[in-house]
Amino acid sequence: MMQKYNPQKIEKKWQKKWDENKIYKAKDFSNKPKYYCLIEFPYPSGAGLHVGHLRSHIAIDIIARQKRMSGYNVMYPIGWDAFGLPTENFAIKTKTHPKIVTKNNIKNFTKQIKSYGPSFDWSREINTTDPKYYKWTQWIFLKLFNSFYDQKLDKARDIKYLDVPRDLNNLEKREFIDGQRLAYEAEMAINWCPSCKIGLANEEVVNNACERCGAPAEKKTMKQWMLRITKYANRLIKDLETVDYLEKIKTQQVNWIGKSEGAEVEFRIKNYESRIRVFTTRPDTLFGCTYMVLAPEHNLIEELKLQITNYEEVKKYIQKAKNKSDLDRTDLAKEKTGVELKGIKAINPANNEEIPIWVADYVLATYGTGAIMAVPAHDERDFEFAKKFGLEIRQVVAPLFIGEGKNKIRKDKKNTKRTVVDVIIKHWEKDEYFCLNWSKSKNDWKSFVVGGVEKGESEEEAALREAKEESGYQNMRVVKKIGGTTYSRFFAAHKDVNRHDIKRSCIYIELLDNSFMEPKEEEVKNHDGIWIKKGEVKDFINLQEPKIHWDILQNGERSFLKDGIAMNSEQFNGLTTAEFKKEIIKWLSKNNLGRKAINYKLRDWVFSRQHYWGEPIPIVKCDKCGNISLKEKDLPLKLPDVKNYEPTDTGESPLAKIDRWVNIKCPKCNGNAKRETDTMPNWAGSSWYFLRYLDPKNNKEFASPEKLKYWMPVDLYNGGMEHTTLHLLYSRFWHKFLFDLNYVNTPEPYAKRRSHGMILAEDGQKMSKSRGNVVNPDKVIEKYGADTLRLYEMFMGPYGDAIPWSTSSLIGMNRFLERVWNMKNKVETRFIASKFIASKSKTILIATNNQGKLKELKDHLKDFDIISLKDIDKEIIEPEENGKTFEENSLIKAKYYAKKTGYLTIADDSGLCVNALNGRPGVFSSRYAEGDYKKAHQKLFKELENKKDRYAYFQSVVTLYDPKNNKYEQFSGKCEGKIIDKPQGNSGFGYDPIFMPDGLNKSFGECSFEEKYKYDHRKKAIDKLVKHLNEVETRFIASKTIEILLHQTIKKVSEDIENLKFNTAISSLMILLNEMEKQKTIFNIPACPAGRQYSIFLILLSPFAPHITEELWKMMGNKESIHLQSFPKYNPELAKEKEITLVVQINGKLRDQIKVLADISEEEAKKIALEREKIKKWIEGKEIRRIIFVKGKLINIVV
RNA sequence: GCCCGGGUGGCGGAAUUGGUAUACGCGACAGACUUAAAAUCUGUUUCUCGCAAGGGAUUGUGGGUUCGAGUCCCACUCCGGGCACCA
Repeated sequence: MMQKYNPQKIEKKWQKKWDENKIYKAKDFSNKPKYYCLIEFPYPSGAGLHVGHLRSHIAIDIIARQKRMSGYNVMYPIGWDAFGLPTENFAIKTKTHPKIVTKNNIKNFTKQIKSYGPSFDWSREINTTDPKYYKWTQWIFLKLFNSFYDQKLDKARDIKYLDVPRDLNNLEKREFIDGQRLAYEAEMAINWCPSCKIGLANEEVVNNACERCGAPAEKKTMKQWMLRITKYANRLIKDLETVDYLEKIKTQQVNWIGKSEGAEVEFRIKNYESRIRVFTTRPDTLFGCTYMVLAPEHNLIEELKLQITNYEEVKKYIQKAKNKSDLDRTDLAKEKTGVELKGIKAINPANNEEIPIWVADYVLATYGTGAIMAVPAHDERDFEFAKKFGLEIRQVVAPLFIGEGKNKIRKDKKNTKRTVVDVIIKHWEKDEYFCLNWSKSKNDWKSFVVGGVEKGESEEEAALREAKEESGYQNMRVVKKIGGTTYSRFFAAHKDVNRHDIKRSCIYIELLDNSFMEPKEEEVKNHDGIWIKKGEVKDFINLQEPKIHWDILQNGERSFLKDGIAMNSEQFNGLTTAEFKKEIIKWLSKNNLGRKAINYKLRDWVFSRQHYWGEPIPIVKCDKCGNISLKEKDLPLKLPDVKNYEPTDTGESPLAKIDRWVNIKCPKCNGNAKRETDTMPNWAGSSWYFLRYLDPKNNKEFASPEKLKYWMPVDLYNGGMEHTTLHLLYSRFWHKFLFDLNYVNTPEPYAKRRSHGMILAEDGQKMSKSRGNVVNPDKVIEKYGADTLRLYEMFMGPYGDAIPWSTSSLIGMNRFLERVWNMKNKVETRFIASKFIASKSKTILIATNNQGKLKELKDHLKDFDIISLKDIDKEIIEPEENGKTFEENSLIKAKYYAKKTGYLTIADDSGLCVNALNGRPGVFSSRYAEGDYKKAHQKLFKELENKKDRYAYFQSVVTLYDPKNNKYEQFSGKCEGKIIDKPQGNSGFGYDPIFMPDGLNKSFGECSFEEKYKYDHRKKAIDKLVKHLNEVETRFIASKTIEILLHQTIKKVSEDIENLKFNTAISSLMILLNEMEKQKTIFNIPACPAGRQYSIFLILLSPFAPHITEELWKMMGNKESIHLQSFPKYNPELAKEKEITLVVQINGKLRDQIKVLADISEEEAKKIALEREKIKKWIEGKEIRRIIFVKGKLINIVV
C-alpha cells in the first residue's frame, strides 16, 4: 500500500534529529562569509504565540536556511524580551511572582516555537530578565550616566573629559556635570490615577481615564531618568543614508526625529526684563506676528503671575489643559481654546509693535521652546485661533504665480509691471457671475473681469470702473474685498509683453439692476463676456489667481502656507521667502534678537518606570554626594526577591518599600544613602540584545571584540512597523553611543531592515484575546502539520501587508504538500537513462568477437554509434563464461568489457533450448559442440531419438551495462519453433539449419538476413533495448520543457527569497509541480546534472517546508540532511524562453498574438504582424502612422 | 489631527517597475470515480452582449501625461499602522 503523507509522524522526528545533530548551530569564526539574520525577540506573554508572531520567524527562517545552503555561516538566534508591564500585571492578578510567570511563559513559547521547525541556534538563547544579561544593560546605563556629548567632536565621551567652568562651587559643579550627562534626571509629567494612586502607562489610559477603575487620569510631575537621545538626532537621520531600510521606515524615522531649520527669535516683554524665546521655521513672517502663545506649562506664566491681572482664570485654564493628551491638544479638527494673559504685552522685535500674549494648549511645552510667535495669515493653527478670538490677521507673504505653457515668460519680450484688480460681478437676480472668455486673443484665458488700477484710484474705484466698462451694466455696489494680494509673472499674448510682476487683488461686486450701456468696441476686442452659473464657475475659469479668489468667495479665507513674495515687511518687501529667511536671520543676529536654529521634534527618552518588573537602575542617591553610580564589580544589581511587587500608593516604584534593599551606605562618603527605586523600561534590554547573541555566556564583556568584529553588523533585521520609531531608534542610539566609546566597531547596528505585516483574524479585525478571534498555531500544526502552516503563512499574501487569516485557503497548502508527497511515485531513477543522457553520445560497445553476431547487432542498432572490441583493443581476452543461464553469461560478458573499456556496453548470450531436453539453455552452444556444428547436430539428433517432442526455442539475453554506475539492464528475446529432421540451408550459423520458427516454413539456415530478422530472437531482444533507449530519449526531450521551467523556477525562487517575496516564490513552485505532474516521469539521477529534477525541486522547497522535504530526501536514499545540501544555481541559458508570444496591438489594444522566436527582429515582426488576417481586418482603409516594437514583448500599430 | 502605508474577480492576491491585467491559491459550478458521502482527479470560472465567431467594459472616484497607465502626475475618497510609559 502506498504510504500517505502524515506530517504528525515525520515532523516531531526530524525536529528531534535536527536538534540532536545541531545542524543550525552558528560557528564563531569561519572561512565562509557570515550572515547574521535577526527577528525581534519575542515577549513571552501568557497568551502564548499566535499565528501572527510566526510570520516573521518563518520568513527569516527561510532566508536563514537558503543562505546556509548557499554557503554562508548563518546565525539565526532567539531569546526573550521578558521584562515589562503585561507580565507584572498578570503576576499581580494571579498572585504569582513575575519570575515564575516569565519562566512558565518561556517554557510554553519554546515548545510552541520548536513545533514549527525554525532553524534557530538555541545555544545562544538569551533572556533580558536574567541577571547575567541585565548586568550589561545596567553597565551600558552607567556608561551613559558617565558620559557627555562633545559637540565639537560630535560624539559621546567619558564625563572626565568634560570642561567644567572653574569658578563654580562644588554644588554648582555637580549640577553642571549632571546637566551634561547622557543619562540625567528631570521633572516630567506622567499619567496618574488619583483613585488607584499609581502611575499609568499611556496604554492604560483609555479615553483620558484609568483603564482599571475608570477614574479620570491626571498628569503628575515626578523626577524621571532621561536619556539624551536628542544629541544623536542629526546622526540618526544622516546615517540612514548608509543603511538599507525600507524607504517607508526611513521616512518614518526622519519624520519622527523631525528636523526643522529656522530661527530662534527673542521677544521682549514690555516693562519687564524676561524675554520669550520662540522657535520658528518661518522667520520671514515675523512682521505678520500679531500675538504670541505660551504653552500652559511655560514657566514665564508662573514667573509673571503678579503682573498677569487675570491669573486666576489663567490658572484654571492651565489646570484643565494639563490633563489633556498631546493628541487632543494638537488636533487640528478640535476647537482651539486659550486665555489671554492680561496685563502683559510682548514687543514684536521686527516692528516694535505691542502684541498680546496668550496661553493655549495647542502649543506644546515639549516642542521647541514651548512658546510660539503666532502668524495667523501664514499658519493654519494660528489662523483658526485668531479667527476664534478676533485677533489681527496680517498678510506678509503674497503668493507668486508663474505662468506655464503659453503663458510662460518669454525672454525676448519686454517686462511690464502693473497693479490690477480681479472683479467678480454677480447677476442682479440670478445666481450667475460675469466671466470673460479670451477666445478672441491668443491667450485662451478664461477669467473674471480684470483691469488695471490707475494712479490715484483705489482698488474699489478701479473695480467699479472696469466692471461698468467691460460688462456694460451701470448700477452696482462693492460688497467686499476677497483675499489678499498676489503676484503673477506671465506672458500676455494680447499685448505681446511679459507681465513681470502683476500685483493683484480682488473685489466682489453685485449688480443692482439691469440698466445697460453697450460696451465700447475697444473693451471687448479681446474677449467675450458671459454669464456662468454658480456651480460651473469653478470649471470654467482656467487661471490660477481667479480660481483662488473664487475659492475664497465660496469657502472663506484660509491661511497661505507656501512660499511667496514678502509684503507689509518694511525694508524686506519684495524678497522671496528664501531670501527673506536669510536676511532676517542676519538682521536678528546683528541686533542680538535671535539666531539661526535647528529644532527637532524628537524628545529625550523617558527612562524611568515606577514598576517592579524591570532592570533596577544602578544608582545610589546620596544627599551629600548626589547621584552616584555603582561600581562595575557591583553589577548586576539584582532585583530583590519580594512578596509584594504591587505598585505603591505614592507613585514610587514597588522597590521603594523594601527598606533593606533601599537603604545603603553611599559608596563615596559612606553616609546614609538610598538606592534609586525606579526601574528601566522594557526598551532597555531590547536596545542591545543583538550584541549579546554573539557571545551570550561572556562574563567579562557584553561580547568579545573579536566576535563583534566577525558578526556585526546584523545583515538582516526584521520587525514590525510598529517598532520603527521607538525600539529601532532607541537601539540605533545605544549602538551609536557604544560606537563612540569604541565598544562596537560599526556606527550602525543593522545593515538591512525589513518589516512584516500583521495577520488579521478571519473577520478582518486585529487578533486579540478580548475579541476571541485568535488563531492558535498549535491547533493548526496538530491538524495539518507545521509545513502546511509555514507554507500558508508565506503564501497568504505580500510579506509586508496585513492579511486576514483564512482556514480554507490553508487547506490549499496541505493539498500542495500531499501532491508533492505523491509525486515521489513518478520519480525515475534508472541508471540507463543516466549514462545515456550524461554521455550525450550514443556510442555503444558491442562485446563480441563473433563476426556474425556483430554484423547482426550492428544491423539492429543502425541508429546508434557502435564500436566493436576489435576497434578499441585487440588484446582483450574474453572472460570465462561460468554462469548457468543466458542472463548470467550475458552479464558476465557485458560487465567484463564495460569495466575494461569504460564504454556503455552490450553483450548478448543466446542459444537453442529444446523442450524434450528440459529446455536446458546454453547447452547447445557452439562451445559445447567445440566449434564443429555437424558433430553438434549429430549429438543433438541422437539425444532426440525416441523423443516425439521437437519443440524448441532460441533465446537471447542482451545486457546493457553502465560502468559508471555499475548498473545494468537486461532485455530478452525468444523465437519459438521446432527442430527439423535434417539440417537445411547454410550451416555456417550454428543451429540455424535445424531450427524452423513457427510461422515460417523454412529453417533459419535457408533465410536471408532480412527474412530471418522478422523472427529472430536476438532482434527481439535488441528491439526491446532500442525501444528502451528511445523511450529514455523521448522522455528526456519531453523533460526539456521541465528543464527550462526548472531553471526559471530556481531563478524566481532565489530572487524572491532575496526580496522577501515568499508568496510568489511558492506560487512558482506550484507552477513547477503542476507541470511536473503532467509528465509521465520525473527524473532523479544524481550523476546527471540534467537528471536531478526531483532533487532540485525538493531542495527549492526545503526552506519553506523543511520536514516533508527532509523525509522525501531520506526516502530517496540520501544519508545527509537535505538542509545541508547546496542551494541550486540556475543556468541563465536554460532559463531563457526560446519561443515567445508576441502581442500585436492596434492603438494600444490587444488584437492578436503570434508565436515567434524570442529574438525576432523588428522588421520581421512587422512583416508577420501586418500579414495577419486579424490585423488586416483592423487596419483596412486606415493609415498606419507609427509602429512601436518592444523586443520580446509586443508590437503596437498606431493608425 | 499629524506622519507612514494601502485600495485589482465571490475571497487572499499576481503583474519582470510604463508594454498581454486578473499568475498562483481558495471558493463556486460541471464531469469522472463511489451504493453514497468525503477525499481525489478533469474541466469552467473578472463582468457584459452573442448560438458562435467575435465585440465591449474593467485595477476606489474624477482629471492629466503617453503610441500605450494597475504602474507616472494632480485632486478627492475610503481603509489600515504609528503618535513617545503596551511590546
